[in-house]
Amino acid sequence: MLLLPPPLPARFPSIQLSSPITRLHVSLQTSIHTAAAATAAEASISLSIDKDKDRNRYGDEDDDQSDVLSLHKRRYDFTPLLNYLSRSNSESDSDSDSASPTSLDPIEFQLAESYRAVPASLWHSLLKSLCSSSSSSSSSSINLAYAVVSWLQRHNLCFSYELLYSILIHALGRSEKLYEAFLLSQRQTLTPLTYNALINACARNNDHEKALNLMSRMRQDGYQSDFVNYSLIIQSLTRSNKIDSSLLQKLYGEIECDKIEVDGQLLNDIIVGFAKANDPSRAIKFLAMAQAIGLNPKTATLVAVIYSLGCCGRIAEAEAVFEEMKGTGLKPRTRAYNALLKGYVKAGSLKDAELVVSEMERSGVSPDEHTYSLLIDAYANAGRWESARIVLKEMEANNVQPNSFVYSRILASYRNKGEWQRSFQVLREMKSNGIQPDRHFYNVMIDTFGKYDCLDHAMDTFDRMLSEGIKPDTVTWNTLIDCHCKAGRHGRAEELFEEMKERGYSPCTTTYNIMINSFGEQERWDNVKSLLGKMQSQGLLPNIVTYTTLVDIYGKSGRFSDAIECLELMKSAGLKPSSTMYNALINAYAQRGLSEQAINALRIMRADGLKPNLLALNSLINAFGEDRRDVEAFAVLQYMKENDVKPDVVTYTTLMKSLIRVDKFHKVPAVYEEMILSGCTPDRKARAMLRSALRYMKQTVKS
DNA sequence: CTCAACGTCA
Repeated sequence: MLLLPPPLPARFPSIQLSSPITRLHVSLQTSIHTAAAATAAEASISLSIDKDKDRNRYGDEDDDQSDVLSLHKRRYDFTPLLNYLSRSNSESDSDSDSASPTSLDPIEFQLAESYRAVPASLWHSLLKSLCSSSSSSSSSSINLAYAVVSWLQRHNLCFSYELLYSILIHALGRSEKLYEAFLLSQRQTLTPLTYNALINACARNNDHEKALNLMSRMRQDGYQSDFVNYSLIIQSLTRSNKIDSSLLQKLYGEIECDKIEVDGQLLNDIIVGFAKANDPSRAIKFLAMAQAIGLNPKTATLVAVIYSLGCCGRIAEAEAVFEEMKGTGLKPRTRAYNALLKGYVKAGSLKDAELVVSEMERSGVSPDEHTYSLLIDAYANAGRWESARIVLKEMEANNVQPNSFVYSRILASYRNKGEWQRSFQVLREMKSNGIQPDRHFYNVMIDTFGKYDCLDHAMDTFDRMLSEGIKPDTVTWNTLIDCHCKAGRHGRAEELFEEMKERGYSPCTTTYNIMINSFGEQERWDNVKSLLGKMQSQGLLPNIVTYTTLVDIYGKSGRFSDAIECLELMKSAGLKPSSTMYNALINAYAQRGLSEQAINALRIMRADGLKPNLLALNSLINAFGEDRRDVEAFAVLQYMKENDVKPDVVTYTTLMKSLIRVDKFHKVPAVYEEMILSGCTPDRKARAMLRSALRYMKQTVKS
């Protein structure tokens, strides 16, 4: 029952073809997917959905590529239909109503008859091509696609219009036409098919917020989302680095609750998701789950797990996964070695880092840019600049171009070691190697100068950056503004903030945090409030840093009720208070000698499940000290020793201060002594404290 | 493997 192409209606012989239509004509000629689809058009619908899913999972190859397995080559020419529809489309409202087949003109009727035998899969392909055509006239081809659907509906030519709509939405989503997909979806009430298509479209276009919203609306409507959508959403969240563990746990909860099938891909996505969300424990849990049902995770999945373990300092486990990977016959490649290397570099085990690289060499795996920069990081952090430089040379020898990134890492580690003067040398060396510094490098350089109070150098660097045609970004502005604040030049900082906005950069949350801190230090509370309003009207929500800054600045000015209010506000906004935030509060009480309130804040902190760390305890010592309760201050020291919190130079300095506060000068030297015995290196403040105690002692002896 | 900028102690 081979079908001939439908006869071209004689009345449309030579209509001018617009280019997208011509292309469609060509691409549709061989688009029958299977023989079954051709012989049983209606039955093929579910089949073609499944095939779609498979394709989505494993790649993005063009839907309309020829299927070599196709037994029959069928040719349908859709040109007359498309011409007819695009003409009537432009003449009148295309989809005004589709209800009156009786009033059809005979031309249209004849046209419909000629397409009566076209299998559904071919209509689907036609719609997909119309939606994905990327020509400038894309909106008209989308209208055309919609017109095709309406037309099919009018003539009862294709079963399941819901499916056709979802195909349209799906195809639009794949062609980055999310907006059009939404417009289209509004023409129909959402059904599971269209929901799925729309969620799929959002996830593909990295609009995970909309995707998640739709997902929960879908659940509210009593429909189940399919596992492809979960995969796509998790992938999208992972891609954009917006993934966090609790969100992923919630998603998995839904999957479990709805008993949604979890295939290998979804498991891989979940594992990678948890790994990227810095939750290697859960990643490992799911890894074990995959292995228990006989699935072998992909190499990339294992690499992500190794990397996240390394980042958390769980090197032993990272190494175990790495070894396991080798055990299952997978040969680790550069990325896997890099992931492992990252762990050792992070932990500062230079020896192991070197071992990894030499094992790479032994196994014939060539190091790449990342390998070298990690190694350079490791040497630079250890202060071994010469070794870092040798690695640079080695990079060049192995034809791996050292880029600006590597140099900015070197610059950053000089900065962290306090050797900011080296910046010029790094810049010189880099330029002599023919590497042009990029924005990132300049940002680090500005930050370095800013951190060491060289504001002029910082501004010079900024100007130089501009003169080299490198556009600053928000980070550049934030760095500049903040270093002026840190230097106490709040006026200049505010000017820069204004300048930033004048030049068309919109402040981000970090910018607002910096400025809120600045106004807070100046006790300009109205300005603080107006900044908070501005940021929210811009759609930026205060984050944990914002709230901590507020608690800090209000607390330090003695506005405790405002500080507490911020803390409560943050909790009601659904953010979990951090230790840093409680420390800021405890410190605020401590500085005013309000030891009872400090203790109370510590209690609330505990009740929130946070363990007081060294900083909190040091503040508590300060609270007792300032409140002339030196005995309790030393009790805290005792507590620290018993609870595995190692006292530091600040601890002992604060204790000495509390002794001085109650005139027990003679006890100070012993504390200083103990500090040295416990392995703390005295700094300027510690020595100054001892000196002033000695001075007071002399005075009391004299008098 | 996107790196760089913002919050807590003497």
